[in-house]
Amino acid sequence: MTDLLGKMKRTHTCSQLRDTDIDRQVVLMGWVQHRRDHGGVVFVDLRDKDGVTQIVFNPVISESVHEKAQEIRSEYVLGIKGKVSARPGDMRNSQMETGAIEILVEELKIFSRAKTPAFQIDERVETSETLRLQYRYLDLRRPKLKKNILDRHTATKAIRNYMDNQGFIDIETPVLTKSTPEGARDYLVPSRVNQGEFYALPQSPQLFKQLLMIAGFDRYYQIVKCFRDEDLRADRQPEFTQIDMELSFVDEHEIMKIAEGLIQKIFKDVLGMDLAPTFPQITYDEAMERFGLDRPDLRFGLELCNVSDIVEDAGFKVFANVVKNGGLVKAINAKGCATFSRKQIDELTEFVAVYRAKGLAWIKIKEDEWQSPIAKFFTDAEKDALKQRLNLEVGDIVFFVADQPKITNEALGQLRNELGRRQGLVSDDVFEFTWVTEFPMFDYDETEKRYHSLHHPFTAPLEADIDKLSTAPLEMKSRAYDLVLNGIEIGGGSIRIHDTDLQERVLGCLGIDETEAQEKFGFLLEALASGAPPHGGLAFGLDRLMMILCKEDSIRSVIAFPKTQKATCLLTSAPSKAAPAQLQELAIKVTKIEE
RNA sequence: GGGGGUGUAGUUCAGUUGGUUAGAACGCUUGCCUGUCACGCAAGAGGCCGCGAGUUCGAGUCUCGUCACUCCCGCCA
Repeated sequence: MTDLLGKMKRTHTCSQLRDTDIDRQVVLMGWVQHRRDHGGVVFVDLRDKDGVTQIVFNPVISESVHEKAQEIRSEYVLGIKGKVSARPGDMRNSQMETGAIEILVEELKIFSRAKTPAFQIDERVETSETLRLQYRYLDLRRPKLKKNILDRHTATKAIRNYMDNQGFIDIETPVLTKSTPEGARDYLVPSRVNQGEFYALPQSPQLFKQLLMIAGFDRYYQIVKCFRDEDLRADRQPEFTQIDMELSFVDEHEIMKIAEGLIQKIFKDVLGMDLAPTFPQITYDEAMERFGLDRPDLRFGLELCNVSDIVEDAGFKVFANVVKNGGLVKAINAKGCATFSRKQIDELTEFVAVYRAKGLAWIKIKEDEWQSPIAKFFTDAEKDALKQRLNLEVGDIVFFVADQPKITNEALGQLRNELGRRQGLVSDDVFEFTWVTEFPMFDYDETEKRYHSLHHPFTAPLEADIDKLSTAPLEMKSRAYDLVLNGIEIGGGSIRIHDTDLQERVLGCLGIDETEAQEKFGFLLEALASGAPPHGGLAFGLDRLMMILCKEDSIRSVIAFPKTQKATCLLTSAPSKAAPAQLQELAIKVTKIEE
């Protein structure tokens, strides 16, 4: 063990050496990227986390080392000692950081041999995600994934520096904790010491960070794992990381200011990019009106337009009836897209059907007529009104969705994004932020016949709306805010309720009575009654943020060891069955076992 | 829970109308090569066509089921 490294001590990484280092005696260590054996001379590209350096085995330098180099293969781990040498004039490689030099190897130590890897460690060779997840440690050797992980480190470092400079204290909160109400499905952990009882893994440290405010810690932050046992998506993993913060004695504007500073710092450090000093804000209502979604992509226009008032008496009964039944008819003018083929329109119709829109009406504005299955139903006055409202010009195609407001907005908002993608209006290199503010306090669940918090039950309502709590809860707006980047929600937060009475009234509105409230989070109510400062906070999804920064389509590409869509780990084969003895200790009986 | 996509050498893929011996490239092995840089040249090995049924004289190809991965809806800060 004493001579494991063959008396070698690494002097440089594989990215450091330049022509200013010529004649220097160096020791490098790393993996074999490529071996090029020319019989007389052997070239090896030696790779480590930082880069690649060409090393040369020449019998003129050492016959025995050259002989030993014959057995080198891809992904072997080597240590070499040698002299930095200039490459002959036209042999410089301008594609490589270290392309001006090479190392003439005098000593070679093969630390490890390697099996032929399951896939080539080379970005130009595509590999299925299944295999890449199974051999994640190999995938992590590839440049893009490696860079994503390094960028993520740059980001978390920037976060810690920034938060520290702003006076935030990093405090850890429990992972084995109590189920939080109202949110997603919890991951449960059985307690051996208290048989039949379970911890829940936190969906967020929400209650603890509020308790920390009550404890007086002013400004708290944490980069923290959170857990939700729900179905996965490209941007959803069962465990994910939040940049979590909470502040006392502030309003939402101060919180947003601090959050903007944090995002600016991350973009500066990771991408070297200066963002605008402040981000625009839009209310929830305006976002829904203009974009149909509470997370508008502001990289392009194509805004939605409400035409309900124009079509409510139209001969087209589908539209008229929807309006009469409290629905909404909205339209998008796709400028210059009258060239869309029947097939393209059919595809878009199928696209909106996914969001439960029953149809997609359209009108092509031609030189001499409106080409459309529905144009004949409109009077000249209605056509004029549509033309005015939608700014219709020759060459345009306009799409309509008529349905209940939720469906119309969702379907047309998604269609807007789809049109943006199809027309090439969205670029990875553009970052358009917006705050969305004044979310509704509640929405109404038709199946459960009860109100739900849009954010969470600890969110404060707008001062002016508190009176509506007993009369018109659905009209109440909250002091919640989301930060949206390129149509993706990257974070959200709110001013919290710091008054026990108000908190109890809000819980009452949600159908949580005093007994249930006491049982589930009596400790919070008790704490609120023990001197709670005005406070609020915010949490960013670090994975989503990094996904956008790294221009990836999935958060799996910015997580070192992600899970599959069925929440399994292909590398470790988690989850797996528990041994009978373990189950017995936990007093757990598995009733459904699939062989 | 539901809908779509994919599954063929180690890897990425091709495989015609169902037809007898399943191909290519890269990788791998061996040999040659002193200036390559995804080196080159030559030879070679390598297949449960995801799995299971069915139709058929005959299935990589058609049908049904199933599994895995993936995208989305539902669900979900």
